[in-house]
Amino acid sequence: MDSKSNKNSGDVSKTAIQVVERMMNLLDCLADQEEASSLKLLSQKTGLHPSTAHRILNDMVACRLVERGDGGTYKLGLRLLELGNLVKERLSVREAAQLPMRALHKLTGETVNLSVRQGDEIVYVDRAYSERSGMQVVRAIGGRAPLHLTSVGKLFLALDDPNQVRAYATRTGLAGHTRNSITQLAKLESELGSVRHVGHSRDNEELELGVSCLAAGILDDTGKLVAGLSLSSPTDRMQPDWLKALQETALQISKGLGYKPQTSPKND
Amino acid sequence: MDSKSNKNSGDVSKTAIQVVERMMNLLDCLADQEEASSLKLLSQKTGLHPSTAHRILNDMVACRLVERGDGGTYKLGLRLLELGNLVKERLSVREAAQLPMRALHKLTGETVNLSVRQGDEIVYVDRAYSERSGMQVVRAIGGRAPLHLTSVGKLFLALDDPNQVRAYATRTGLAGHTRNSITQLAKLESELGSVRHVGHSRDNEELELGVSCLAAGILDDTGKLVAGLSLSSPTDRMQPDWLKALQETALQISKGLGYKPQTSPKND
DNA sequence: CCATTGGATTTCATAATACGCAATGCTGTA
DNA sequence: TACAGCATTGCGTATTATGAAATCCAATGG
Repeated sequence: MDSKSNKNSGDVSKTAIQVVERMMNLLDCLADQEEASSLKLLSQKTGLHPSTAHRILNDMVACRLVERGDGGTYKLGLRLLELGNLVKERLSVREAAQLPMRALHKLTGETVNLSVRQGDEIVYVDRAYSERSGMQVVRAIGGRAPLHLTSVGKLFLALDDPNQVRAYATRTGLAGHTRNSITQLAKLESELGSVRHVGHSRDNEELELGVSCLAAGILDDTGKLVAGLSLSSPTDRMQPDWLKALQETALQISKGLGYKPQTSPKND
Repeated sequence: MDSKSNKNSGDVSKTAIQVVERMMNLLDCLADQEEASSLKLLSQKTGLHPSTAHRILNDMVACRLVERGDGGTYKLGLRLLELGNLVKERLSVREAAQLPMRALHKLTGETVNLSVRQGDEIVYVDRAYSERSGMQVVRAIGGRAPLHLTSVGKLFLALDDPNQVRAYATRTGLAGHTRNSITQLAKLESELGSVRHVGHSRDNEELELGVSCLAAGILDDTGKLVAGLSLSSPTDRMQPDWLKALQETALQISKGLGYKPQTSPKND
């Protein structure tokens, strides 16, 4: 089981073709350095012969994966931005969520919802559920519900600034659906504060009596909240330990959209 | 047919290392296809032996430049999004504008300004000028000026929606600096309409008597207006044919920020 | 102003490398 | 069940990328 030792800092899985691995090592170095790097620095960091590094870099420049800076230096090229934008355009939350949602549904046996914000409402975009789960589906896919009565809606509201929340309250009147609904601004504000604090949200039979929800946010590559993942079930069946699974699933989906954990959340 | 014909749409300049060129051809194919591509399709499009294409793609998957889709298909990978974001973070308008601005200044002999919007004002970010150009510099770098009195300011206002423009007018009162200043909303609105129509803007001694400006927008990779490039000179020295040069310079800078001409402009 | 130095770039013979043929696996279909 | 079509793997070989050394170029200092 002898293997060639990898001297590079950024660990790249073993590739069959050496040049590919070397290219990636060079890209990694360029990605690590904020400033443009000299050939010497790059060849030292990657352990490549200067001549070899130069040739590879030269070709990458021809492909615009890399650009030349001032004085024989190299930096990441614009083609990467173009390709990155393509990737982003083609990414769809629904697609990225598909499998993780099924897995979460399998684990819990309850309905898993994916929803996004649209103005003052959230829209159900996708769902994982069983026909015979013993619970009727509350809203159809494409259906809507007010922000302040849903777990996912609260996630979005929690990132609005106080003025916007107040505006939302006066605009909508905070109409309630059940005796548990939050219909007063003060109560809503404290609820949102708590959501911000714990990082997830709940719906305690506020939209429909007997039905509770638990939600976690889905963030894109810029850390922006783009959707919410919620687990809904009859209140008496709700298990406390589902929270962790829900959060892990949401994180997994976020990663599928290019989210990097260290990024701080924001709502544009 | 002949042996090594390049059938791919995106033609890549000849590189010294074959694998690099082949990698790029594969990436180009993946970029062209909206949907995930099969190995067969890719090997046909690139003219590569399936086995070769497979090996290269496999390595790219290991580097996350490429991802596997359902059923042995390939699509662009998330690493491209990560690298693209890095590129974007590191791009600075000022940097990209440096050389083109100098060139434009050399061509015209007049002062060239780079400015960005900050709330209700534009801020001068950089400048190319000669000491002995015979014209005093109007504003220092870092200096500010109202949107409606400057050519670049008009570019930004022209992309705001009518409500925002009206709000700006009432908020600022549209104070004038010279007898040419636009101080009435109706006049401003028609001016902005004209700006939208022709794609550039002017300042006809509205900020300072005797000084005229001509401005064109600088757009980023998403087509968003991020800055304005303006040419300012004593009114009697202003040459009509400078407009084209200014626009070309602005476009060149935009391209340096990843802008692709087919993208349609937008303001956030 | 020229000499010197350090790095980027180019050249070229050579051996390691990636190649593509052919064989195998896998999956969905008639 | 057999077939068909495609993805995947093993392997000997020729092509390919390699790296030592030579060259070029720019900046520094005498």
